[in-house]
Amino acid sequence: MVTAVTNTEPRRRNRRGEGGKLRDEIIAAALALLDEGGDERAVTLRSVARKAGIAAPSIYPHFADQPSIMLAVVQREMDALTATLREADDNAAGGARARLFAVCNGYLDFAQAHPQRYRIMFGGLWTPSVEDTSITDADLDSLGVEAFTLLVEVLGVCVDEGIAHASDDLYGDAVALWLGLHGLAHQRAVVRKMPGPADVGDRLITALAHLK
Amino acid sequence: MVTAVTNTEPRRRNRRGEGGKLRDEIIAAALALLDEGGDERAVTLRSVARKAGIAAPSIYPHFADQPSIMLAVVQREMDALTATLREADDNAAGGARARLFAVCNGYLDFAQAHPQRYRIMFGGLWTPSVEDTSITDADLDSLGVEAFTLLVEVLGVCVDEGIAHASDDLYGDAVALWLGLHGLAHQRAVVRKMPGPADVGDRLITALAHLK
DNA sequence: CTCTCAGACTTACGGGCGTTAGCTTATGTC
DNA sequence: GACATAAGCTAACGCCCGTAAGTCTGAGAG
Repeated sequence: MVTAVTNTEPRRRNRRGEGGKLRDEIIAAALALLDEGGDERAVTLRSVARKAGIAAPSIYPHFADQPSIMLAVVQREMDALTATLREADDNAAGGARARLFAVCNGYLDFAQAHPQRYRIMFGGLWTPSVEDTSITDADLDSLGVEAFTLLVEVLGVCVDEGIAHASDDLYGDAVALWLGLHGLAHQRAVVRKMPGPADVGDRLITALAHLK
Repeated sequence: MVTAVTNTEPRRRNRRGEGGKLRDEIIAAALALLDEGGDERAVTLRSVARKAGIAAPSIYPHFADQPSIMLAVVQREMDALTATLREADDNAAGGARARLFAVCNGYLDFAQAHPQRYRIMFGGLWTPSVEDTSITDADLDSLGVEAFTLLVEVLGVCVDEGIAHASDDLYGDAVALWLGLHGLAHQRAVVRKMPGPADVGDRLITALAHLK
């Protein structure tokens, strides 16, 4: 793994009112570091600055500390995940069952395509030790709600159309379904090669959505 | 969180053939650091040495590098988990269904009781970046097999007794069941407060084991 | 053309880390 | 009691980290 930067040009300074642009570049740099295959520890304040082609202290006007960068990355990726799932949902043809599988498989594919991102989104090291940082509990609680809401909705459609067995607690069923997806997604994002049959994803979905 | 060591006595040196004792003390120190609530990063070579009351280089005769300590900790905890599950299984009265719930709930309880341990056992940061360390793939592959085998066995008994719907792939079903358990266990080990209904665990078990 | 200040940069401090090389000391043997 | 050696220590190297203090500079207003 080469960490060389090779910035030929020293990076043009932003225009006067566009200082905020750097914020996005910092997030992009952190994402790039993650995708390069290292673990979360590779994303330090200094390494991000190197990747972005700026000096380390130049980050401070935009982020209070390193966990804040992580939070911003996660927020951006959560939005990206939500968008991906919505698109998968919209493109699904063939009724509620197809929609459910499209959304769930979209989730699993996301985790497999971007394991490092998935790891920091759900279960990153920065979450538990948030004390004495600038991150609030509200920041964390609001993290995946949009994507989860979509799952609840699609599962609800399955119940309404009689494809899935009804239950007195749709929300709870959706939580259980997500937990199953998360178990598989996380495991795929952590180990090199996941043991078990290839259709484990479909089995999880079928069983946890109570499909008929 | 105070990291002070306050070693009043400078620790008595081990007897002549008992140098190996220190190995266990090192593992115990690493475990203690984990349980103190910090994340995995708190377990450094030097911090472990401090906790064990020895000098940092004294670790080298026992472990090649820091990941090796982690591996030893995980191996010990995997054995502890297996023992816990076996005990839960043995103490379960009331047939196959009770045995299955005892084992599964034992698993979930373990994760909730020792979140930091669970995190490094399944999905610790040290696993993906194992290159250029002294850890082999075989070390990692052999990690949870005993506990998983127990799960397969108990699930098989459920099928044999007609409590669970039969399938052509018992192993695959057990993988799916474990993935569901893992999703819940991991989430509980990562976030402070898990949303969703209290009986989510039972729902997962019932659905994924295909209980009648 | 000049001046201002947003948007950066340079330098530096203190601290933790992993690891190497060489030294000390207690323990059990003879 | 002397001595060999296992068990563990001290000192030191180089690296990377987060962060504070002060400095430069170029875009745009007048």
